[in-house]
Amino acid sequence: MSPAATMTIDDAQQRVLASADELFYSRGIAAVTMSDVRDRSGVSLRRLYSLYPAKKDLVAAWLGDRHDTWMGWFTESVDRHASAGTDALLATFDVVEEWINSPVYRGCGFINSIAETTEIDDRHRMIIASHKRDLINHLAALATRDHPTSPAWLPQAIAVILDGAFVQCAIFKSTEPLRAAKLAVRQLLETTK
Amino acid sequence: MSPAATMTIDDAQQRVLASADELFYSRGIAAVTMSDVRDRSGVSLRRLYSLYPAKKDLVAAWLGDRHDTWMGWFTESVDRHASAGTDALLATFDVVEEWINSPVYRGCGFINSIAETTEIDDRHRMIIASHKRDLINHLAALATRDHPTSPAWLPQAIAVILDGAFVQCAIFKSTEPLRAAKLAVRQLLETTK
DNA sequence: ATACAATGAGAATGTTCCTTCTCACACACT
DNA sequence: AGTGTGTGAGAAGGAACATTCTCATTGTAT
Repeated sequence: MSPAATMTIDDAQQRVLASADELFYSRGIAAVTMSDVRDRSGVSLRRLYSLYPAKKDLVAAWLGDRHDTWMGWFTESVDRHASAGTDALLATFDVVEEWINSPVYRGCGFINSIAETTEIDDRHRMIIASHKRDLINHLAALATRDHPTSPAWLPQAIAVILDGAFVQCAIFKSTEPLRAAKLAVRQLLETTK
Repeated sequence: MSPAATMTIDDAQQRVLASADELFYSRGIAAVTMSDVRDRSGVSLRRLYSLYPAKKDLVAAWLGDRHDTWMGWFTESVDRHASAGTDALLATFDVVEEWINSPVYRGCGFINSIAETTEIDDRHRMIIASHKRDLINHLAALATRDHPTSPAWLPQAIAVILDGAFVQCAIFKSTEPLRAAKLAVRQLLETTK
Protein backbone atom coordinates (compact mmCIF):
# COMPACT_ATOMS: atom_id res chain seq x y z
CA MET A 1 0.00 0.00 0.00
CA SER A 2 2.64 2.55 0.95
CA PRO A 3 4.71 3.58 -2.05
CA ALA A 4 8.32 2.67 -2.49
CA ALA A 5 10.09 5.92 -1.84
CA THR A 6 13.57 7.06 -1.04
CA MET A 7 11.87 10.11 0.41
CA THR A 8 8.44 10.46 1.96
CA ILE A 9 5.85 12.70 0.34
CA ASP A 10 6.04 15.15 3.21
CA ASP A 11 9.79 15.21 3.10
CA ALA A 12 9.81 15.83 -0.63
CA GLN A 13 7.21 18.56 -0.32
CA GLN A 14 9.21 20.28 2.37
CA ARG A 15 12.41 20.11 0.39
CA VAL A 16 10.69 21.43 -2.71
CA LEU A 17 9.15 24.35 -0.87
CA ALA A 18 12.41 25.21 0.82
CA SER A 19 14.26 25.13 -2.50
CA ALA A 20 11.52 27.03 -4.27
CA ASP A 21 11.77 29.76 -1.67
CA GLU A 22 15.50 30.14 -2.02
CA LEU A 23 15.32 30.15 -5.80
CA PHE A 24 12.16 32.14 -6.48
CA TYR A 25 12.96 34.81 -3.94
CA SER A 26 16.56 35.33 -4.91
CA ARG A 27 16.24 35.05 -8.69
CA GLY A 28 12.59 35.76 -9.45
CA ILE A 29 10.07 33.28 -10.79
CA ALA A 30 10.77 33.45 -14.51
CA ALA A 31 14.48 32.95 -13.96
CA VAL A 32 13.96 29.67 -12.12
CA THR A 33 13.29 26.53 -14.15
CA MET A 34 11.62 23.39 -12.91
CA SER A 35 14.96 21.69 -13.43
CA ASP A 36 16.57 24.22 -11.11
CA VAL A 37 14.07 23.27 -8.42
CA ARG A 38 14.83 19.60 -9.02
CA ASP A 39 18.57 20.16 -8.81
CA ARG A 40 18.39 22.08 -5.56
CA SER A 41 15.75 19.97 -3.85
CA GLY A 42 16.89 16.57 -5.06
CA VAL A 43 13.28 15.78 -5.92
CA SER A 44 12.98 14.34 -9.41
CA LEU A 45 10.96 16.09 -12.09
CA ARG A 46 8.49 13.22 -12.07
CA ARG A 47 7.84 13.57 -8.37
CA LEU A 48 7.85 17.35 -8.59
CA TYR A 49 5.07 17.25 -11.17
CA SER A 50 3.12 14.73 -9.14
CA LEU A 51 3.24 17.13 -6.18
CA TYR A 52 2.53 20.25 -8.26
CA PRO A 53 0.96 19.54 -11.66
CA ALA A 54 2.35 22.73 -13.16
CA LYS A 55 4.84 25.45 -12.36
CA LYS A 56 2.04 27.86 -11.52
CA ASP A 57 0.84 25.45 -8.83
CA LEU A 58 4.28 25.37 -7.30
CA VAL A 59 4.37 29.15 -7.42
CA ALA A 60 1.02 29.34 -5.63
CA ALA A 61 2.22 26.90 -2.97
CA TRP A 62 5.40 28.91 -2.58
CA LEU A 63 3.54 32.20 -2.14
CA GLY A 64 1.25 30.66 0.46
CA ASP A 65 4.17 29.12 2.27
CA ARG A 66 6.17 32.32 2.18
CA HIS A 67 3.24 34.25 3.56
CA ASP A 68 3.03 31.89 6.53
CA THR A 69 6.76 31.97 7.11
CA TRP A 70 7.21 35.69 6.68
CA MET A 71 4.25 36.72 8.78
CA GLY A 72 5.29 34.29 11.48
CA TRP A 73 8.79 35.69 11.51
CA PHE A 74 7.55 39.27 11.43
CA THR A 75 4.95 39.05 14.18
CA GLU A 76 7.21 37.11 16.49
CA SER A 77 10.15 39.44 15.93
CA VAL A 78 7.99 42.49 16.55
CA ASP A 79 6.63 40.90 19.72
CA ARG A 80 10.14 40.24 20.92
CA HIS A 81 11.28 43.81 20.29
CA ALA A 82 8.10 45.19 21.80
CA SER A 83 8.39 43.14 24.97
CA ALA A 84 11.92 44.49 25.25
CA GLY A 85 10.38 47.90 25.65
CA THR A 86 10.31 49.34 22.16
CA ASP A 87 7.06 50.70 20.82
CA ALA A 88 5.57 47.87 18.74
CA LEU A 89 4.85 49.95 15.64
CA LEU A 90 8.32 51.47 15.71
CA ALA A 91 9.81 48.06 16.35
CA THR A 92 8.59 46.93 12.94
CA PHE A 93 11.33 49.07 11.45
CA ASP A 94 14.05 47.50 13.57
CA VAL A 95 12.80 44.06 12.64
CA VAL A 96 12.69 44.89 8.97
CA GLU A 97 16.15 46.42 9.15
CA GLU A 98 17.64 43.07 10.12
CA TRP A 99 16.06 41.51 7.08
CA ILE A 100 17.11 44.28 4.71
CA ASN A 101 20.65 44.08 6.04
CA SER A 102 20.89 40.38 5.40
CA PRO A 103 22.91 39.50 2.29
CA VAL A 104 19.99 37.66 0.70
CA TYR A 105 17.69 40.68 0.76
CA ARG A 106 16.17 41.37 -2.63
CA GLY A 107 13.04 43.33 -1.79
CA CYS A 108 9.62 41.98 -0.92
CA GLY A 109 8.99 38.66 -2.65
CA PHE A 110 5.31 39.47 -3.08
CA ILE A 111 5.86 42.88 -4.62
CA ASN A 112 8.50 41.41 -6.89
CA SER A 113 6.30 38.50 -7.94
CA ILE A 114 3.29 40.56 -8.92
CA ALA A 115 5.41 42.35 -11.50
CA GLU A 116 6.27 39.10 -13.27
CA THR A 117 3.21 39.16 -15.46
CA THR A 118 4.13 36.10 -17.50
CA GLU A 119 4.37 33.96 -14.37
CA ILE A 120 1.50 35.27 -12.28
CA ASP A 121 -2.25 34.74 -12.60
CA ASP A 122 -5.30 35.89 -10.65
CA ARG A 123 -4.94 33.16 -8.06
CA HIS A 124 -1.43 34.38 -7.29
CA ARG A 125 -2.57 38.00 -7.20
CA MET A 126 -5.19 37.01 -4.65
CA ILE A 127 -2.58 35.44 -2.37
CA ILE A 128 -0.38 38.50 -2.68
CA ALA A 129 -3.23 40.89 -1.86
CA SER A 130 -4.18 38.73 1.14
CA HIS A 131 -0.63 38.86 2.36
CA LYS A 132 -0.60 42.64 2.28
CA ARG A 133 -4.05 42.78 3.84
CA ASP A 134 -2.89 40.55 6.69
CA LEU A 135 0.08 42.78 7.29
CA ILE A 136 -2.17 45.83 7.52
CA ASN A 137 -4.50 43.98 9.87
CA HIS A 138 -1.63 43.03 12.11
CA LEU A 139 -0.41 46.61 12.24
CA ALA A 140 -3.96 47.69 13.03
CA ALA A 141 -4.06 45.28 15.96
CA LEU A 142 -0.80 46.68 17.28
CA ALA A 143 -2.11 50.22 16.87
CA THR A 144 -5.35 49.44 18.69
CA ARG A 145 -3.42 47.90 21.53
CA ASP A 146 -0.59 50.41 21.92
CA HIS A 147 -1.91 53.57 20.29
CA PRO A 148 -5.62 53.51 20.97
CA THR A 149 -6.08 57.17 20.14
CA SER A 150 -4.20 57.07 16.85
CA PRO A 151 -6.14 57.87 13.68
CA ALA A 152 -7.78 55.11 11.67
CA TRP A 153 -5.52 55.67 8.70
CA LEU A 154 -2.32 55.01 10.64
CA PRO A 155 -1.98 51.24 10.08
CA GLN A 156 -2.55 51.55 6.34
CA ALA A 157 -0.07 54.43 6.22
CA ILE A 158 2.58 52.43 8.06
CA ALA A 159 2.03 49.51 5.70
CA VAL A 160 2.51 51.87 2.76
CA ILE A 161 5.69 53.19 4.33
CA LEU A 162 7.02 49.69 4.94
CA ASP A 163 6.33 48.65 1.35
CA GLY A 164 7.97 51.80 0.06
CA ALA A 165 11.01 51.08 2.19
CA PHE A 166 11.17 47.49 0.93
CA VAL A 167 11.20 48.78 -2.61
CA GLN A 168 13.62 51.66 -2.22
CA CYS A 169 16.10 49.73 -0.11
CA ALA A 170 16.20 47.14 -2.88
CA ILE A 171 16.60 49.73 -5.63
CA PHE A 172 19.33 51.67 -3.81
CA LYS A 173 20.88 48.67 -2.04
CA SER A 174 20.87 50.77 1.10
CA THR A 175 18.98 51.08 4.37
CA GLU A 176 18.85 54.86 4.14
CA PRO A 177 15.26 54.86 2.88
CA LEU A 178 14.29 52.69 5.82
CA ARG A 179 15.89 55.07 8.29
CA ALA A 180 14.03 58.05 6.83
CA ALA A 181 10.86 55.97 6.95
CA LYS A 182 11.38 55.15 10.60
CA LEU A 183 11.93 58.78 11.50
CA ALA A 184 8.73 59.69 9.73
CA VAL A 185 6.77 57.03 11.61
CA ARG A 186 8.31 58.10 14.91
CA GLN A 187 7.11 61.60 14.22
CA LEU A 188 3.64 60.36 13.32
CA LEU A 189 3.42 58.33 16.50
CA GLU A 190 4.60 61.22 18.66
CA THR A 191 2.14 63.69 17.20
CA THR A 192 -0.87 61.38 17.30
CA LYS A 193 -0.17 59.98 20.74
CA MET B 1 22.57 59.43 -50.18
CA SER B 2 19.45 59.63 -48.05
CA PRO B 3 17.90 56.22 -47.55
CA ALA B 4 14.73 55.15 -49.21
CA ALA B 5 12.25 55.17 -46.39
CA THR B 6 8.52 55.11 -45.97
CA MET B 7 9.27 56.60 -42.60
CA THR B 8 12.14 58.76 -41.40
CA ILE B 9 14.50 57.45 -38.77
CA ASP B 10 13.21 59.93 -36.23
CA ASP B 11 9.65 59.08 -37.01
CA ALA B 12 10.34 55.37 -36.65
CA GLN B 13 12.19 55.90 -33.40
CA GLN B 14 9.34 57.93 -31.99
CA ARG B 15 6.74 55.36 -32.99
CA VAL B 16 8.81 52.55 -31.54
CA LEU B 17 9.30 54.33 -28.23
CA ALA B 18 5.62 55.22 -28.00
CA SER B 19 4.63 51.64 -28.71
CA ALA B 20 7.23 50.26 -26.36
CA ASP B 21 5.88 52.43 -23.59
CA GLU B 22 2.31 51.30 -24.06
CA LEU B 23 3.32 47.66 -24.27
CA PHE B 24 6.08 47.41 -21.68
CA TYR B 25 4.23 49.43 -19.09
CA SER B 26 0.88 47.70 -19.44
CA ARG B 27 2.09 44.11 -19.89
CA GLY B 28 5.58 44.02 -18.44
CA ILE B 29 8.79 43.52 -20.39
CA ALA B 30 8.92 39.75 -20.61
CA ALA B 31 5.35 39.57 -21.89
CA VAL B 32 6.11 41.82 -24.85
CA THR B 33 7.83 40.34 -27.90
CA MET B 34 9.77 42.24 -30.49
CA SER B 35 7.03 41.24 -32.92
CA ASP B 36 4.48 42.90 -30.65
CA VAL B 37 6.48 46.12 -30.86
CA ARG B 38 6.65 45.78 -34.63
CA ASP B 39 2.91 45.18 -34.89
CA ARG B 40 1.98 48.15 -32.79
CA SER B 41 4.56 50.59 -34.14
CA GLY B 42 4.41 49.56 -37.77
CA VAL B 43 8.20 49.54 -37.82
CA SER B 44 9.55 46.36 -39.38
CA LEU B 45 11.72 43.96 -37.41
CA ARG B 46 14.64 44.78 -39.62
CA ARG B 47 14.38 48.47 -38.91
CA LEU B 48 13.65 47.84 -35.26
CA TYR B 49 16.89 45.91 -34.90
CA SER B 50 18.81 48.56 -36.81
CA LEU B 51 17.57 51.14 -34.30
CA TYR B 52 18.07 48.92 -31.24
CA PRO B 53 20.47 46.01 -31.79
CA ALA B 54 18.82 43.92 -29.07
CA LYS B 55 15.71 43.91 -26.94
CA LYS B 56 17.70 45.03 -23.93
CA ASP B 57 18.75 48.15 -25.84
CA LEU B 58 15.15 48.94 -26.58
CA VAL B 59 14.32 48.39 -22.92
CA ALA B 60 17.09 50.79 -21.89
CA ALA B 61 15.84 53.40 -24.35
CA TRP B 62 12.32 52.93 -23.08
CA LEU B 63 13.33 53.36 -19.43
CA GLY B 64 15.26 56.52 -20.25
CA ASP B 65 12.38 57.88 -22.28
CA ARG B 66 9.83 57.03 -19.61
CA HIS B 67 11.96 58.75 -16.99
CA ASP B 68 11.95 61.95 -19.05
CA THR B 69 8.26 61.75 -19.76
CA TRP B 70 7.18 60.81 -16.27
CA MET B 71 9.32 63.34 -14.46
CA GLY B 72 8.22 66.03 -16.88
CA TRP B 73 4.59 65.21 -16.30
CA PHE B 74 5.08 64.98 -12.55
CA THR B 75 7.00 68.19 -12.00
CA GLU B 76 4.71 70.20 -14.24
CA SER B 77 1.57 68.82 -12.66
CA VAL B 78 2.88 69.52 -9.17
CA ASP B 79 3.81 73.04 -10.21
CA ARG B 80 0.33 73.58 -11.55
CA HIS B 81 -1.35 72.36 -8.35
CA ALA B 82 1.07 74.32 -6.23
CA SER B 83 0.53 77.57 -8.09
CA ALA B 84 -3.19 76.97 -7.52
CA GLY B 85 -2.48 77.31 -3.85
CA THR B 86 -1.93 73.76 -2.65
CA ASP B 87 1.19 72.94 -0.71
CA ALA B 88 3.63 71.54 -3.25
CA LEU B 89 4.58 68.44 -1.29
CA LEU B 90 0.95 67.63 -0.55
CA ALA B 91 0.08 68.33 -4.16
CA THR B 92 2.22 65.38 -5.22
CA PHE B 93 -0.51 63.14 -3.85
CA ASP B 94 -3.24 64.84 -5.83
CA VAL B 95 -1.15 64.57 -8.96
CA VAL B 96 -0.42 60.93 -8.37
CA GLU B 97 -4.06 60.23 -7.63
CA GLU B 98 -5.01 61.26 -11.15
CA TRP B 99 -2.53 58.78 -12.52
CA ILE B 100 -3.57 55.95 -10.23
CA ASN B 101 -7.20 56.54 -11.10
CA SER B 102 -6.55 56.30 -14.80
CA PRO B 103 -7.61 52.97 -16.31
CA VAL B 104 -4.10 52.20 -17.56
CA TYR B 105 -2.52 52.40 -14.11
CA ARG B 106 -0.48 49.33 -13.34
CA GLY B 107 1.93 50.54 -10.66
CA CYS B 108 5.27 52.23 -11.18
CA GLY B 109 6.94 51.05 -14.37
CA PHE B 110 10.37 51.29 -12.82
CA ILE B 111 9.50 49.31 -9.71
CA ASN B 112 7.79 46.72 -11.88
CA SER B 113 10.69 46.47 -14.28
CA ILE B 114 13.36 45.90 -11.68
CA ALA B 115 11.55 42.75 -10.57
CA GLU B 116 11.78 41.23 -14.05
CA THR B 117 15.17 39.70 -13.47
CA THR B 118 15.36 37.87 -16.78
CA GLU B 119 14.88 41.11 -18.70
CA ILE B 120 16.88 43.57 -16.65
CA ASP B 121 20.63 44.08 -16.36
CA ASP B 122 22.88 46.46 -14.44
CA ARG B 123 22.52 49.21 -17.00
CA HIS B 124 18.77 49.12 -16.54
CA ARG B 125 19.10 49.03 -12.77
CA MET B 126 21.23 52.16 -12.97
CA ILE B 127 18.56 54.03 -14.94
CA ILE B 128 15.92 52.94 -12.45
CA ALA B 129 17.97 54.04 -9.46
CA SER B 130 18.66 57.38 -11.16
CA HIS B 131 14.97 57.86 -11.72
CA LYS B 132 14.21 57.34 -8.06
CA ARG B 133 17.11 59.54 -7.07
CA ASP B 134 15.83 62.33 -9.31
CA LEU B 135 12.41 62.06 -7.75
CA ILE B 136 13.90 62.41 -4.27
CA ASN B 137 15.98 65.38 -5.41
CA HIS B 138 12.94 67.08 -6.82
CA LEU B 139 11.02 66.55 -3.59
CA ALA B 140 14.02 67.92 -1.71
CA ALA B 141 13.96 71.06 -3.84
CA LEU B 142 10.27 71.54 -3.10
CA ALA B 143 10.91 71.00 0.60
CA THR B 144 13.75 73.50 0.65
CA ARG B 145 11.58 76.06 -1.08
CA ASP B 146 8.30 75.58 0.78
CA HIS B 147 9.28 73.92 4.06
CA PRO B 148 12.70 75.32 4.83
CA THR B 149 12.58 74.19 8.45
CA SER B 150 11.52 70.63 7.71
CA PRO B 151 13.92 67.86 8.72
CA ALA B 152 16.48 66.54 6.26
CA TRP B 153 14.87 63.13 6.09
CA LEU B 154 11.51 64.45 4.88
CA PRO B 155 12.08 64.25 1.10
CA GLN B 156 13.37 60.70 1.30
CA ALA B 157 10.45 59.76 3.54
CA ILE B 158 7.92 61.23 1.13
CA ALA B 159 9.55 59.37 -1.73
CA VAL B 160 9.27 56.15 0.26
CA ILE B 161 5.63 56.90 0.95
CA LEU B 162 4.92 57.60 -2.71
CA ASP B 163 6.58 54.37 -3.81
CA GLY B 164 4.68 52.42 -1.19
CA ALA B 165 1.44 53.97 -2.41
CA PHE B 166 2.28 53.11 -6.04
CA VAL B 167 2.79 49.51 -5.02
CA GLN B 168 -0.19 49.08 -2.73
CA CYS B 169 -2.63 50.86 -5.01
CA ALA B 170 -1.60 48.43 -7.74
CA ILE B 171 -1.91 45.39 -5.49
CA PHE B 172 -5.30 46.38 -4.09
CA LYS B 173 -6.56 48.13 -7.22
CA SER B 174 -7.66 50.95 -4.97
CA THR B 175 -6.66 54.49 -4.05
CA GLU B 176 -7.22 53.86 -0.36
CA PRO B 177 -3.51 53.37 0.36
CA LEU B 178 -2.82 56.67 -1.35
CA ARG B 179 -5.37 58.48 0.78
CA ALA B 180 -3.86 57.10 3.99
CA ALA B 181 -0.44 58.10 2.68
CA LYS B 182 -1.59 61.64 2.00
CA LEU B 183 -3.05 61.99 5.48
CA ALA B 184 0.22 60.80 6.94
CA VAL B 185 2.21 63.33 4.92
CA ARG B 186 -0.20 66.10 5.83
CA GLN B 187 0.40 65.29 9.45
CA LEU B 188 4.15 65.25 8.95
CA LEU B 189 4.07 68.62 7.25
CA GLU B 190 1.90 70.17 9.91
CA THR B 191 4.06 68.96 12.75
CA THR B 192 7.38 69.91 11.17
CA LYS B 193 6.23 73.27 9.86
C1' DA C 1 14.69 54.08 -68.05
C1' DT C 2 18.43 51.72 -65.22
C1' DA C 3 21.09 50.18 -61.52
C1' DC C 4 22.03 50.38 -56.67
C1' DA C 5 21.19 50.49 -51.88
C1' DA C 6 18.02 50.10 -48.31
C1' DT C 7 13.62 48.21 -46.82
C1' DG C 8 9.57 45.31 -45.61
C1' DA C 9 7.52 40.96 -44.91
C1' DG C 10 8.02 37.22 -42.80
C1' DA C 11 10.50 32.62 -43.07
C1' DA C 12 14.41 30.24 -40.90
C1' DT C 13 17.59 29.43 -37.01
C1' DG C 14 18.92 28.38 -32.53
C1' DT C 15 17.81 28.42 -27.75
C1' DT C 16 15.28 27.87 -23.71
C1' DC C 17 11.92 26.19 -21.32
C1' DC C 18 7.56 23.45 -19.49
C1' DT C 19 5.72 19.15 -19.57
C1' DT C 20 5.44 14.28 -20.80
C1' DC C 21 7.39 9.93 -21.78
C1' DT C 22 10.62 5.84 -21.72
C1' DC C 23 13.24 2.55 -19.56
C1' DA C 24 15.64 0.32 -16.17
C1' DC C 25 15.77 -0.22 -11.22
C1' DA C 26 14.22 -0.67 -6.34
C1' DC C 27 11.21 -1.76 -2.86
C1' DA C 28 6.92 -4.30 -0.87
C1' DC C 29 4.53 -8.16 -0.47
C1' DT C 30 4.00 -12.97 -1.29
C1' DA D 1 13.36 -15.63 -5.10
C1' DG D 2 9.41 -13.59 -8.02
C1' DT D 3 6.07 -10.13 -9.43
C1' DG D 4 4.22 -5.69 -9.87
C1' DT D 5 3.87 -0.95 -8.79
C1' DG D 6 6.19 3.43 -8.13
C1' DT D 7 10.37 6.02 -9.00
C1' DG D 8 14.63 8.41 -10.73
C1' DA D 9 17.27 9.96 -14.69
C1' DG D 10 17.06 12.16 -18.22
C1' DA D 11 15.56 12.07 -23.20
C1' DA D 12 11.78 13.71 -26.21
C1' DG D 13 7.96 16.72 -27.64
C1' DG D 14 6.18 21.07 -28.46
C1' DA D 15 5.79 26.01 -27.95
C1' DA D 16 7.56 30.62 -27.62
C1' DC D 17 10.76 33.93 -28.73
C1' DA D 18 15.11 36.76 -29.87
C1' DT D 19 17.68 37.37 -33.66
C1' DT D 20 19.19 36.69 -38.47
C1' DC D 21 18.45 35.92 -43.22
C1' DT D 22 16.16 35.77 -47.92
C1' DC D 23 14.02 37.81 -51.55
C1' DA D 24 11.10 40.68 -53.85
C1' DT D 25 10.22 45.65 -53.87
C1' DT D 26 10.75 50.55 -53.63
C1' DG D 27 12.84 54.93 -53.75
C1' DT D 28 16.87 57.54 -55.53
C1' DA D 29 20.44 59.19 -58.34
C1' DT D 30 22.14 59.09 -62.79
